[in-house]
Amino acid sequence: MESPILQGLNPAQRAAVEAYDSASLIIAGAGSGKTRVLTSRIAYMIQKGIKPKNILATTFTNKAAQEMRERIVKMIPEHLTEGQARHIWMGTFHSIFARILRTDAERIGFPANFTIYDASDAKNLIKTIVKELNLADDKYKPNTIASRISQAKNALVTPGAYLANSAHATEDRRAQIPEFGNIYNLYCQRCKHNGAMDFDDLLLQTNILLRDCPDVLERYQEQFKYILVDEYQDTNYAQYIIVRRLSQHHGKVCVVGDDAQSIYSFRGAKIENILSFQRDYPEAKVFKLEQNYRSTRTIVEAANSVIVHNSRRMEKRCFSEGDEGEKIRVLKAYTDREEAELVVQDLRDKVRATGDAWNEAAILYRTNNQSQALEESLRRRGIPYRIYKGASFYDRKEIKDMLAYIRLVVNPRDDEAFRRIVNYPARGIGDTTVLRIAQLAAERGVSMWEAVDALVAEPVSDPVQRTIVRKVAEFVALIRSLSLERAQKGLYDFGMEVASRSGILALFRRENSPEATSALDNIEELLNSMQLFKEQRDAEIRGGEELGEATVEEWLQSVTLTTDMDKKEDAGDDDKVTLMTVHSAKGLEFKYVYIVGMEENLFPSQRAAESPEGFEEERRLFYVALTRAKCSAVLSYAEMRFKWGNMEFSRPSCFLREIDPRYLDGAVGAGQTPVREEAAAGGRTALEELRRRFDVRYQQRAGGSGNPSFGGAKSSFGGRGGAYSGGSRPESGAPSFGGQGGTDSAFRRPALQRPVVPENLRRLGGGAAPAAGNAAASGYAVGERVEHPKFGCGEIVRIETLAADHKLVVVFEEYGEKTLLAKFAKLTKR
DNA sequence: TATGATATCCTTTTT
DNA sequence: GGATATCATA
Repeated sequence: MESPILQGLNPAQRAAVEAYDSASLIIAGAGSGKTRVLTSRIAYMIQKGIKPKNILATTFTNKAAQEMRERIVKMIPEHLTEGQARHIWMGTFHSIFARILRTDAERIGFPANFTIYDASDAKNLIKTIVKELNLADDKYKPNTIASRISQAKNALVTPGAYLANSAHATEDRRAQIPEFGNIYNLYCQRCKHNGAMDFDDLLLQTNILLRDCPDVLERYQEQFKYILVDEYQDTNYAQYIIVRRLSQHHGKVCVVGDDAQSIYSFRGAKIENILSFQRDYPEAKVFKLEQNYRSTRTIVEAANSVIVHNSRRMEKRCFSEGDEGEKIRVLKAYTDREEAELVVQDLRDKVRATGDAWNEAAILYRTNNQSQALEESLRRRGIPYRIYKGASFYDRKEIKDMLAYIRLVVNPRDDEAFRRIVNYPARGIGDTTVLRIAQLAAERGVSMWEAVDALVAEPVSDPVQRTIVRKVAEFVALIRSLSLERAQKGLYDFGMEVASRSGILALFRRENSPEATSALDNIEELLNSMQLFKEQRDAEIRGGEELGEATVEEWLQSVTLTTDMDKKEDAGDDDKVTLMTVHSAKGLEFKYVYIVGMEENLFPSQRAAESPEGFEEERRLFYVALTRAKCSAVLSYAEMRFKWGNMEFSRPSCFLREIDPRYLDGAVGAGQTPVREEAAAGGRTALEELRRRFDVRYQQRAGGSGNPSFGGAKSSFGGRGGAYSGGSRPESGAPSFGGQGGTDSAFRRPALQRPVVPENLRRLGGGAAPAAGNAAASGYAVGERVEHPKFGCGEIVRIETLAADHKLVVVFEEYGEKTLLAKFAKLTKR
């Protein structure tokens, strides 16, 4: 009799499940039932007698792992209990290999209780090193260094290999960071010394472990008889090699992914991994899941019409047999604020008309900062929403402080944690003292904790020193006592002791501000998570699992590797509109999807569009965004948008034009004469035309009073408060455009003149437009040589006109390329 | 040493 | 514009 697991699968899906015993490449188009196939395949394997513990399955997020586990149990309850499902090695690469490293870290020179450094720990350490090496911190920017280190690690280039390769040195010199290799080297030494690994180390060190310890490698090769990798298109080189090593003998690797949805190259993902899987595993069977069960035909076809513009693709043709569905609409707004208004209105109307819940709708954007305008609009209308942002909870200062205490107790060598809390709450241990401790630690070759621990036992004669030592001794005693608590108390009680004995609790209780209240709430939530963690573990133990009590280390690790994204939605409280970046929307689906900010230099982002690969990735990102929609997709863009505090013009995204017009409701930008043409016809400048249109609209909507949607009470254009200085606000109500109107060149080069002093208004009304909103008005010209008091001599290579100023890009002889604002840069012409 | 003022970066996306 | 880092001041 046929397994019920196979029932209801289409032929391609079924074949992919049945082939569980061979290497497989499953190319899964968007909405093609990928998760179902993956879970079915694992369930099928277990049904066929394969032991859960012999299966390694990596997912992109912890949440995906959790959900998959539950689904598998539901599929074959007679074969698999929840407790047994726990034995499947399922999770992100990071969490799985963190777990493996815990058991074998000592083999590669790390303690079993190693700390996991998050991005900000890494950055702080980099800053310390840059400072110690006396390097110019304006060139050695922590972010740049951090991402370079990350790249190296993801490519499995160790510091030794890095320093040995002269090509790297050459490149670093060109990037004006010749010391990078040393920094990288020191950084790794310091991490090791501190008993710490950063995110990338979890993969790099795993590789080192598997490379250097054949017995360990063999053990895991033996263990992981079957390896499944979800979202294979977004794996990096380090992950690729781990999979290769582990599968070396049996070769039973199953990867699932969609090359069209590879969107994480910025963190090292290699689309090549999926593109060349067949070359790497020649015996692999290939399955293509091309039928989309999620979206309407319109959406699937529209998405296809976009993605065909990419050159590097795997052959496949996604189709839907669903309804044709509604056409994709494009909303055009004047400003980002108005865009938010239009989108939120449309969303509200949609939800009301259909009677659907709010959580059927999502608003997606390219960058997190676009959420602000949307949030405002949603709030104003009282629409419930939920916003997904990275790891916001764990980014909170009070949480990081709490964690630092706990980390130091778990691993006293964690210098980053030490630095963070040695004087927090303030206990009179100043920067100088900390510096001295660091020096002492370096001299003795020990960690800062070990240094102070020894120090307080030593006799001190100097009375000034003595007071300092006394203060430090108190800190030592505090951490000591917390260590004791940890040994004696449960997880939650220990957390409570940390909060109270450290003085953090008292600090916030004393203060009666909203911030303090929220800090207390967050700390409470943190403690709750400890309790929850313990209870979950207790339940597993009751379920017959042979596990110890939940430990602080385990909790700590789960906390560092979990983001807000992984949290399960609070039951009953989830009828909310979702706001998130397109990246975070990967793998999700919504009935109604709004994609905002469809503009050049935003989506596609300027940076990415600089290279063909980057540009294609943006297109894939757009593909991901579109294919999230089940029923309808609405795209929007604004003609101007706040950027860096300036209002800038933008043009509709090229991706809008790539959508086959058949699937669009009207042409892009239809229904409105382009501003420039209408301006010319009316004898106005383009800026004036925009203003005129705005006035008309504003009067229609607001009846001439109240706040215009763009600008609001505080003029968007005014920006700084001084915009209206020296005179009363114009009576007309609408914020005014800049005095000096641009010629249409101002539209090609997105820019808006600064507003708005009253005398300029008169000229605006007069219709005789003053010329030159262009680069010439900056008083500089491309090619001109200038001198800067700090940067020395250089040449202007580009001028951009901004609302209020001109942005000059100057290449200095000694300092390289700098972007300066004409108004502020003290340049003299040479 | 704590606070407030001023500089500086930022805007890609996240395990 | 806004968040964060660094600096100046009491």
